Amino acid sequence: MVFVWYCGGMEQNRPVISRRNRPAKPPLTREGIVAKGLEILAAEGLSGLSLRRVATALDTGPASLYVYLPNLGALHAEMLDAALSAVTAPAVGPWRERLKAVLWRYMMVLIERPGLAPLALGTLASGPNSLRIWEMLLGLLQEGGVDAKSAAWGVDLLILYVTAIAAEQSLRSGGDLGPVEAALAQLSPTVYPLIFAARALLLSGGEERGHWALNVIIDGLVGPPDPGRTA
Amino acid sequence: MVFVWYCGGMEQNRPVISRRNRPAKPPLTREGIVAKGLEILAAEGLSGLSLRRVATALDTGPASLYVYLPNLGALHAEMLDAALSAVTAPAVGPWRERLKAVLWRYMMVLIERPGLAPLALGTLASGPNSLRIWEMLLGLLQEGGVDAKSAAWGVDLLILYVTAIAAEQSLRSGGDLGPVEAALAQLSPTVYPLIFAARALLLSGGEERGHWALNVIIDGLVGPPDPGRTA
DNA sequence: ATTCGTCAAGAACATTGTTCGTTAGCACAT
DNA sequence: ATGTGCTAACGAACAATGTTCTTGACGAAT
Repeated sequence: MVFVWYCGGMEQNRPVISRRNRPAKPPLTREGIVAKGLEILAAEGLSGLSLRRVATALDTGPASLYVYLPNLGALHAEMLDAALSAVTAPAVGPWRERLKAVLWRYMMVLIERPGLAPLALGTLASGPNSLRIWEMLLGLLQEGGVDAKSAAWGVDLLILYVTAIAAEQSLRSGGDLGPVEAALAQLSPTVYPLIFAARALLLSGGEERGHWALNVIIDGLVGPPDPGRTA
Repeated sequence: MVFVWYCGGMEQNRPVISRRNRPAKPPLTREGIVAKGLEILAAEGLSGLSLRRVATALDTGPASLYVYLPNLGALHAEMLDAALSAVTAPAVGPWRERLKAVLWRYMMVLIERPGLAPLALGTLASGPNSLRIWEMLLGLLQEGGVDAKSAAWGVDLLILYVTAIAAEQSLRSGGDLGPVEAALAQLSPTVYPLIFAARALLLSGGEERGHWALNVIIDGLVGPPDPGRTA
């Protein structure tokens, strides 16, 4: 590990400058950049996150980050994988409950940080935490007696599903649902009678809706819980 | 309801009449702009689509488009809704087959045009074609005896689901699968034995995989097809 | 003491979405 | 015919983005 103490100031750009007199800044690290990115994402959402914003938050210029990251997509991928470290495996319980717990945790990690879910939708997650979760889910599905092909395709599907739901949920709780409500309010009851009749239900449901959605996909993948077939 | 982090208004009630007849250039229309946008999207993908590119393709400047569209999000929304006009209702058959046919058609519309699926992920489709499809799906679910709450939540879920699958598919076929393939190739069989064993299956499956995914979600929502409960 | 590799930073480049101000043609009242 | 207002169309500009080029300063090896 190399220790670099100096820091570049934003002021005094004209003459030759001795960087030793500047106040010390912690050296840049990839972990620090990723952490600061997650911080900004939590504070300002995905639209507020940019390379330059992370750079200025670290009191440096945008070019400095390219020493540690090849491009913005890599930062996104690292941020996602870092956040996914919070998705841990439940130790005990029936496999179906453990499967649902893992998916729920995955969903919550994405929902709790505004902007992370839409970021995850556009990012191919291939980091260590992603692989760890894949391994976990594959094990749980195989433990539940799901055949190999359904398990392989199912893990992909489950993660995609949970990510998409999180993206939708995070925007539902995260503010501007106004346009949707307006569109539903102005709806013609004669042209769209079914939507009109269901307009209250369409926007209803908080956490309950997430549980319902998880049960739907698990039922579809492995069958209903109790009276169905048992492995 | 799906994904409105940007919701461009489709409502621009004042009719606009173009004035470019004289200089031998075809007059600008909202439909023409949307059509050209879809054309560029098909040719160059989502990253190749920008307001300025559409403008230059129409032989004008970027500011001219703002007469017909409030912003880029509105163009996206109009493009999506225009493409969704191809999703039609099958006339006959059992309701379950018709439901699946609609969803399949929806998915294919998004998959067949490169870039449309990722665009759909970031766009609220509140146009007439979207509403028409919502109405269609609500009717099919009610015809199948699904209770009101599950139908309302289910339509949202189904559209989200097929959109996400289409987006992933286009990400998989269109762009670089490089990182994933590299990660799978370098995978340690001892650290990730299950992923290693399933690595061939993970990337397998073409059209069959889409049908499988649709059956999974429909089974989860309304139960398995034949010997299950009947309404 | 000199060289070399590496981390950091400033400046610049090409693009992006969007807005401002202006022009030019039409409809209509005078 | 003349003038007035409205508005589509456009050129230019602005702020912000990701990325690259180039330079510079330090630590370590020679």
